[in-house]
Amino acid sequence: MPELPEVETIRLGLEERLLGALIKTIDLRDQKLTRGQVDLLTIKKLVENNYLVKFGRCGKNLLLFLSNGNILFWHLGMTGSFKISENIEEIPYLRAYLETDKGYLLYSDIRRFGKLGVIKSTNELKKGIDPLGDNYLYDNFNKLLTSNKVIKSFLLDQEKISGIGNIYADEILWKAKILPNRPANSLSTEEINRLFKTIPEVLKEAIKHRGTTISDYRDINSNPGEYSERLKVYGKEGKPCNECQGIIKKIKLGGRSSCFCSDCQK
DNA sequence: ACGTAGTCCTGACGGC
DNA sequence: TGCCGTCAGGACTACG
Repeated sequence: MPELPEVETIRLGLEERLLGALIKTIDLRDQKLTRGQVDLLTIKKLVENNYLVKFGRCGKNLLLFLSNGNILFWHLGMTGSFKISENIEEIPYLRAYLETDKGYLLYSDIRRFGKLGVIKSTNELKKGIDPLGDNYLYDNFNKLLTSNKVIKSFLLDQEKISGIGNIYADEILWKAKILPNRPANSLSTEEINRLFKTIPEVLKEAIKHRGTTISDYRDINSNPGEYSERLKVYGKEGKPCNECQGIIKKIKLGGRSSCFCSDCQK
C-alpha cells in the first residue's frame, strides 16, 4: 500500500500531532513485526521513556527519531496504517501501539507485511536514492540506468531508487511517455531527462493530494488520499487514455501488473 | 547479474 | 449460498 507519498503524508500528520511527545510504552502484539531480529524487551528498553524529537522518512520507511539518539524505523508493508487516539481502541488488526503523553499511536495491519526495528543510523537501512532527497541528482540517476532490466522493475527496485511502488511506477512512466517494458539501458538521453524530471513531479503532486487510496490506505486522521482521482493508468485497464483516447492495457512485468497506454508511451 | 516463481498474510471479488 | 481461483499499495528467498 503505502508508497513514498503515503508515507510522507503520514509523516507530516505525525509531526503535527506527536512532535515532542514522550513515549511511555511500546507494545507489539504481533511478534512478526520485528522479523525475529529483536525481542520485545530490547525494543522496550531502547524506545520507552524517550521523546519523539523528529519524524523522518527514508524511501517507504517512516523514521521516528528518539531523544536517546536511536531511530525507530517503521515499514508499513502493504496494508499498515496509523491512527491517533485518546485510548487503546480495539480497532481491527491492531498489531502494535505507542502510548505517549499526547495520545496513543495505534498501528493496524491486515496482511502483516509491516516491519519495524531500532537503528542507530539511517545507513543501516538498505536503500537507493530518495527521489525527494539531496542525492537525487541527474548524474547519480543516469549512472544507475546501465542494466537491460525493464524500466518498470528498475523503478520498483528500492536499492536503486527508493520510495516508488506499483502505482506510482505506472503513473510516472505514463507521464514520461515511456513503455514499462523498455530495457533501462535503451532510454535515450531525452527520455532519461524526462524520467528524471517526472519522478519527483508525480510524487510531489501525490503528496499535495495526500496520497492515493485504493482500499485500505488512510492517513493518521483516517482520511483517504485524494490522488486516486488523478490516476491516469493504474487500475484503468480497458478504459480510454486521458490524453489520446487509446485503450489502457495491462501486462505482467516482474510479477507485478503494469498498466500503460501503448499509444502515448513509446 | 539477471529474471522468475514461490513465500509471507488476509480479504475482496468474480465465476460457476 | 458456497467453494475456488485470482488478485492486491511490498519485499525476501531460492533457483536456474
